[in-house]
Amino acid sequence: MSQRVARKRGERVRAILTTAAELLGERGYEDVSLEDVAERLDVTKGSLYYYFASKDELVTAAIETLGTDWTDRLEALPVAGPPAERLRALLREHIRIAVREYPAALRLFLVPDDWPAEQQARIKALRRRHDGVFRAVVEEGLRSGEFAVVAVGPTLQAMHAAMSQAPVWVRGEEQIDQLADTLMRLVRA
Amino acid sequence: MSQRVARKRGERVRAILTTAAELLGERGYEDVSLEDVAERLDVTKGSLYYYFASKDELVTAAIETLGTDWTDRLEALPVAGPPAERLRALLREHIRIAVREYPAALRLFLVPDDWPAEQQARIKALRRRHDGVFRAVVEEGLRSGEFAVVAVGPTLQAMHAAMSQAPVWVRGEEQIDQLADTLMRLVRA
Amino acid sequence: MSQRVARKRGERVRAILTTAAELLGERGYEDVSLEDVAERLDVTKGSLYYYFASKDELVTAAIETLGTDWTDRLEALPVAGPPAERLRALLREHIRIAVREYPAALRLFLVPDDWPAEQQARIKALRRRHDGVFRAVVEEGLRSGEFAVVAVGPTLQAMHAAMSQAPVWVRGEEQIDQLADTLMRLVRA
Amino acid sequence: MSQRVARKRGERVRAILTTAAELLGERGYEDVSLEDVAERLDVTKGSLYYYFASKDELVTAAIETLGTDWTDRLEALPVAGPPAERLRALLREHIRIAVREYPAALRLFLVPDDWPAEQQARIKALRRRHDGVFRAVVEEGLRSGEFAVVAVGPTLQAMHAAMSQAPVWVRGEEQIDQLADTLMRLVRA
DNA sequence: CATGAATGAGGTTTCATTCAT
DNA sequence: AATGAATGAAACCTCATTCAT
Repeated sequence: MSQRVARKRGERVRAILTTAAELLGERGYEDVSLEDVAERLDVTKGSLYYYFASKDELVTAAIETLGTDWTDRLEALPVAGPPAERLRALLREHIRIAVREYPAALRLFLVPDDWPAEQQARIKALRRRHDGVFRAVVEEGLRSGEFAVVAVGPTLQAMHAAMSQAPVWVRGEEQIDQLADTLMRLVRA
Repeated sequence: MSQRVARKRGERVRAILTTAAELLGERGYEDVSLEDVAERLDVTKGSLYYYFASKDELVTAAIETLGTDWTDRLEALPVAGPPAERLRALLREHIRIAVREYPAALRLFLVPDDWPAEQQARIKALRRRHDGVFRAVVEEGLRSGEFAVVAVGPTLQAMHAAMSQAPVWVRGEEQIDQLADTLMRLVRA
Repeated sequence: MSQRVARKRGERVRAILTTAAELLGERGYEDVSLEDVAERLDVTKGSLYYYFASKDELVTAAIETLGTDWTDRLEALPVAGPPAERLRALLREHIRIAVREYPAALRLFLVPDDWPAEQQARIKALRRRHDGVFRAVVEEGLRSGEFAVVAVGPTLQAMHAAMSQAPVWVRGEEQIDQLADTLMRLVRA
Repeated sequence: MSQRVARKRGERVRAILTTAAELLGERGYEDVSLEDVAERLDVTKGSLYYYFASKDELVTAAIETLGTDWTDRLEALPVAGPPAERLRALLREHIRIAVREYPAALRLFLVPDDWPAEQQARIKALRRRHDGVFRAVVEEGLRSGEFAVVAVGPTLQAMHAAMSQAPVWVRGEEQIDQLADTLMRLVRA
């Protein structure tokens, strides 16, 4: 395949994934049909199968796109300053993304046990990377004595759960701040 | 309708709701069909329509049953002792129920926006009562100065989110304790 | 389920199987869609799924119907007289059924290896019974010294293959007789 | 078209046909998609349409290739010796090819009635030539008095049917011999 | 009250075919 | 000559819902 064609294909795939990620983030797995994705892209269902072998594969790739994009934005935040400040910034940005762009994203990471192993693995890897961003800051704070936790794992899980479910009730900037500050208590020394 | 008949009907309805609540708590909305419910009850699908006008209505009522049952069990815990002790007991019991009995319950409370208004309202009311159990203890602790929070609302939301999503990763008693202790930090003075 | 209802259901199932068997006998597995079956029955596809869990299951049951019907007719032939006479009668009847009623039946018994085990087993059982009718007569002739064969298995296989494929070229009564007489040579002493 | 170009084209066509014939012989018409053929050739589906106007046309041509190849191999057998010996050799070779190389070939010759007339004709012609190889030996045996049959046509049809369906049940060299010997009975004087 | 039957809309998937490049 | 892309029809299957009995 020529370079030009490969690039074209990459663009096409990216367009599909972006669209699918949007829809999935808005409505969740069960409420998005391939017809929906195809329609928003103005192509037919059949075309999607030219790029992806099944709905699950498309969805997995889209979740990866969504998750990677999300993590990228978190990693793009400034890395200077004390851990507390950086963690609060991460929390706020995460909540903002969840509330504004991916209200249904939570469900996507609750992968059913009966998914193909490969796809479960991919999503778990994604979660791990995403997690890593927070974990790094938390551990830094722990080392410097600025933070204290019961255990790192449950702390991060609690943070993520709270942030991901935020779209259900958070309205407005003020609540975002309150939630972020509330979660900061989980690590305060 | 005679009293006897009304009672009979009530029993029947209760049986349906209990069964539906079980299944919904196990698998979530999309993975439970009316056929599943009917089969576990040893009844036909058609019969369910005698008691409920639609799947959504049945599901709403079942969620109510599940939620009420859940709240009842929390309210049955001892009410004596300092707020911290009582709150920790509530957290542990809540997590235990989530992990052991209703692993898919979380999704049930993420009601899609396009549900009929009446049913959204019912589920919200349910959540409010459920919330109340925790809120009461938290507010008591705040009054006595034993607790401190950023804001009560976000604190409770964060707790619930973390507990509800626990089935995804919690394994074993130790992790339950760790999560409960972690969440206690949200209110510690 | 009441007796009356059970009988009704049985009739319905029988109607479906008969229709499916007809179509399968005419056109073979790949060229019969559930839509075809449904249409000839004047019902919707969905209804078929009320009685059968999948196309394979319906097809297997239909093949069983077809095969059983076929075998029944062979077994209904007179059992008196010398083996040679009876075998020739069997051959002629078999060819007649194949040519007139089930031109595509051959393919149905060429079950792909990737069929569910249960269904493969059912069809094999069917073939065994069908085979048994011929085998009995052949073995009787062998015992009486009227027949002689190289080996019973290949002899029966050859007979069946030739008869089943007859629809492709047999036209008219005369060819039926010729084929039957030709196949008689396989056992003549 | 220059000679060189024509030769190139011929080679390409031959490669396609050989590959298609292989696949068809292995799996049959319905279980071979153009994608399969293209993939095994390391070419795209679109290219096939440059050489063939439709799947049916490609398949017909491939069947011709397969049939011709098959017949060629039969014709390559020694032509000396008594007809009985030669016929047995033909039978054994035919069965061997069917069992080892073209297990699904039988179905290919059961051409559906709704195929375009031209293609039906081509396949029939093919069968006639294939048939001719056996017919010649049988007729020679008849003339010499070594063989006797009820009628030549049905005899040949029965032989072919039995041999073609052999892949379904024949396992091992011994069964090949038994089937060949069994079929020899069809012509024995 | 409850059942068995039937429906119909919608979902995922496959694949022969077309076509601009 | 060949490719990558796209299409659209048709296949199998699921399930909430309706209804006569």
